Amino acid sequence: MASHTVENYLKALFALANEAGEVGISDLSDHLAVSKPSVNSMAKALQQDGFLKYEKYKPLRLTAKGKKAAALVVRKHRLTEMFLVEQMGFGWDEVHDIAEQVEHVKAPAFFDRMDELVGFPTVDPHGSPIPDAQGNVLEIDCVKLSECAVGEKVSLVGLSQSSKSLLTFLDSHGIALGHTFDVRAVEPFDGSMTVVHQGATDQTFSQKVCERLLVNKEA
Amino acid sequence: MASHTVENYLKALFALANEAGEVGISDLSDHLAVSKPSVNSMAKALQQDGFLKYEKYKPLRLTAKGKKAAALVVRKHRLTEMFLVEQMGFGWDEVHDIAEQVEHVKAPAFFDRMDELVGFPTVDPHGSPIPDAQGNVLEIDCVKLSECAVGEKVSLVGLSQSSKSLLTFLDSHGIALGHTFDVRAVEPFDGSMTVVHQGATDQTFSQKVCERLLVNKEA
DNA sequence: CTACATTGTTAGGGTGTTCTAACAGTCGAG
DNA sequence: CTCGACTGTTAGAACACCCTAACAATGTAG
Repeated sequence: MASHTVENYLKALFALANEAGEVGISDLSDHLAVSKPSVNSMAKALQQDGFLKYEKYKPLRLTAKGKKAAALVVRKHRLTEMFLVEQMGFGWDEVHDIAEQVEHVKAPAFFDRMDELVGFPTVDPHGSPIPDAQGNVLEIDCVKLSECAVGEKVSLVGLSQSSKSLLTFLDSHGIALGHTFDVRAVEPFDGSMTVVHQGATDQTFSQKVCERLLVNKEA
Repeated sequence: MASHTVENYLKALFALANEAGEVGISDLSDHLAVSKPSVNSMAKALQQDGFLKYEKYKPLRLTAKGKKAAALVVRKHRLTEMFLVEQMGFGWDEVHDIAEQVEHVKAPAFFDRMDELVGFPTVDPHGSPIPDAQGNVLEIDCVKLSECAVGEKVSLVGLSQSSKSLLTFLDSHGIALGHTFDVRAVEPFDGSMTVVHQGATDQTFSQKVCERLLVNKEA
């Protein structure tokens, strides 16, 4: 089994991989708050263990083995978040840090039971997909709210890079997954959008917020 | 916060402390399956951090700080076991290994919520007391079944050194916490005892079993 | 196409935790 | 009281992970 540290590297690699599946040493270094030489030597070790392909001065790429291992860590993380919200009554803004710890537990039965108790969910409390037990990830059909045009009616299905402060912001505006937005206006100057929330109240969001809201065009 | 490793040393120190609160290097070495030199150097480190008192060639003794830290680890372990049984449907023979992992999670809110959800229990699924949030441990009033005399009626309140195989043995004999035993006979040759279980069936247990069953004399 | 900023690498070192081999102290049996 | 068994200690090294300082490669802007 991979160490706590290795699991964190894999998770970061998974999260940072672009369409091409490539991740730079510096990206990892920033994301994990670890020096570049540390990432460099870990990259060599992970290649040694067959988790990724590494050539000097080239970006890192997870192998199939690496992708699966990473997806399974993400699975543990997201199942835990779901369990914390559904079974333990935590708020969606409280679960990330706890799950960050619990995800490293080595006890398959523990996560299997969580999965069962929350009814085999396919997405976590922030709308992110939960990889299945084989490490397959179902892509979710969505676009950023910021890419929507005036007149479109959409529903919130997920968040990109959900942070504690974003979640708190959404809570304070009464916004939750599944809620609908009718796009009323887009401000050309700063990209802020005015929408009708849940068919009732008008709200205006900065572009920064709109880029984080993932929506589905069938409201 | 203490590392994973330090928490395990503290827990072992706590479990092995005799009436005098003393633990030998070899005891720890055996219990944790690490070499004696490792224990020796960790002992120095733990003293440095004020968790225990250590003098060359003398047994180790937890300080007040060490006792409290150890009790809080035990608290996390036992709350977890209780939660796994009561809220997640695991058997009392399955929870030790999982709790061994979960106990190292650094998220007070997680354990506080478990505590709440299982109704602030005072003992874990094996009858062992759960230290309170200040690290105080309530001693349980009990004796070993092996110390009871013919004619006594007792009820099972706990186990000493519960192991997976002991728990499986008890399960297969239909024995659980709270069950009653009437001592019918004690075999002088090997110390085995014949008892009436739950006022119904006669059962005979080896001395080894009887030494592990902690009972209360008011049945 | 050179120069600079960015990115990645090497070298060398530190901490936490572990080990084995060898030696030293303690304590009970004779 | 001495001997042997056990228990504990020292020395020396390994591994995983982290760091800083210095250097090398890459790629982009002028």
